Amino acid sequence: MTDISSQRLNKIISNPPWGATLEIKGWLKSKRDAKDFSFLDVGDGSCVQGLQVIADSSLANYQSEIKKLTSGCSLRIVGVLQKSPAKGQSAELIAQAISVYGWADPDHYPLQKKRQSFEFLRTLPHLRGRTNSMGAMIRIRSRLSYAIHHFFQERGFHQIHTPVITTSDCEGAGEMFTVTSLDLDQLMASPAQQVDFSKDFFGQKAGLTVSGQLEAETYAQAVGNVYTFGPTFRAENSNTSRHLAEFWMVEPEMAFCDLEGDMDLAEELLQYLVADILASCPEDLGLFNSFVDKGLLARLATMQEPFQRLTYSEAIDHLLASKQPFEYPVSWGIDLHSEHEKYLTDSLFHGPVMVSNYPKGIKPFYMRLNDDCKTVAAMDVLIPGIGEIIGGSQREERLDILQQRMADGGVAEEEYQWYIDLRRFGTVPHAGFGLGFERLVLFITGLSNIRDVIPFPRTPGSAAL
RNA sequence: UCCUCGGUAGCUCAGCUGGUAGAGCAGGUGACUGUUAAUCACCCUGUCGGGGGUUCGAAUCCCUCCCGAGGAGCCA
Repeated sequence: MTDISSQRLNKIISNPPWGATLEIKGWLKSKRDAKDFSFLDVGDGSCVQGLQVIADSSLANYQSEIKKLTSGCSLRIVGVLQKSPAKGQSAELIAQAISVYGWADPDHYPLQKKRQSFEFLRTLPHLRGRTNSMGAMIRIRSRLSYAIHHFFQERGFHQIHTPVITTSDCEGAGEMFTVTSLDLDQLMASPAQQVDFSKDFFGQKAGLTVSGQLEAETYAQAVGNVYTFGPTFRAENSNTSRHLAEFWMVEPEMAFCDLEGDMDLAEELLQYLVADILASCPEDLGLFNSFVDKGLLARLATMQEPFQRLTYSEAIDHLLASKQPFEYPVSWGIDLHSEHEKYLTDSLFHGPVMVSNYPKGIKPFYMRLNDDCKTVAAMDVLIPGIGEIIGGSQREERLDILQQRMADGGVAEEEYQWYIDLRRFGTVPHAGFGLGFERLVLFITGLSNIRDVIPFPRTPGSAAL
């Protein structure tokens, strides 16, 4: 057992060490038996492709074990890598020894070697990662996560670990999950009508974060450019293919930055990430382009063009001029609905669209009031098939105007004293945005349900594992 | 939460206007083949989502609940 290197399949397949004796470890994807030998398709999760292993009857355990192997069995194989004489693969491993780590009883193992629906795989969150498509998804997801950190780090952004448990609500972001250590059984049994959170673990009401933005702003005004990338929670009863109760969000925040700079960063980030995945995961993307969404690569290519930029008012004009029979009538002041966003991205511009300067009435208090006093310096990035993937704004840095906006919106100043302090002491113009990580993975894989781009999706009524 | 469509074998589905179920794949056995979601033959598989109702009789009709999908709202 000397002179053997255990290697992962992606290395072997991309740069085959012809004639070398190799050790591989993985799971059997499928097996085809011939009279005196078997073809084993073995995968180890490192790439889409498996390696074909030739196991012939001279192996000591051929009759006792090899012939009984079924999909899902885990194996260690030592063999010699050769060029394959048949079509379908360039390399194959001529097995010298095969040992079985674990069997997978075919009467009960739910994964089959044929294609299975994403809907069915969703019922097997502990096993679906072994499929080609989920493996490709997770490799792309992992690489995107890495690329996001790389993008920000090489531009001098500092990562801020904003709290998962928080006592401040990011207004307008959605319903919070309450975090408590109170005994709920006892609470329900007591006659008290009101929960006394001063008796709770933190001495006040706390919840899971709906956004790290407000906390990130504090450090943007300390160390310059920052970003957060962490789990985010929304207790909304949303049952759609684009919403999760627990998702990951990327939120950069930049000091001395205005809305233009914010939009520039958003565009640069998305283009960088698409280019990175095209370069680093071509086989995984190829799988999705072939089996999930034939137009995927073409659509990703549209991301390399400059994004269409228009103001909310211009968007409204386009929608009014479209003569489309919208279910929600269009007029200045409405929030854009899905059908409006789809028209802009899919029908009018056929690519990503950035809409800026929304009416102040439909946006939260912290967005910077424009000189027209009617709009705020907000921006959304809309992309084909998904809709809103980024929402951001320049923040209101002027103390008096911020206080006025809070009063208008019925936001209690006492609860945001620290946020107001940032405007009282050395305030600076600053801006940022939130990028929905799973929506990005949806867009880049071409998958259609957000539950298939996160390993363990949490949605209303569902939190398996 | 609302609207629409679904839930039948391990999976994907068929089963028209009521007469208690079937095909492909998977699995098993055998044959055959440098095979590629291999091929051929044979075999096995079901509380027809749960509960209630109508009927002589319900997978099929009605009510209700649960679950899933698509769309909407909310947003990332």
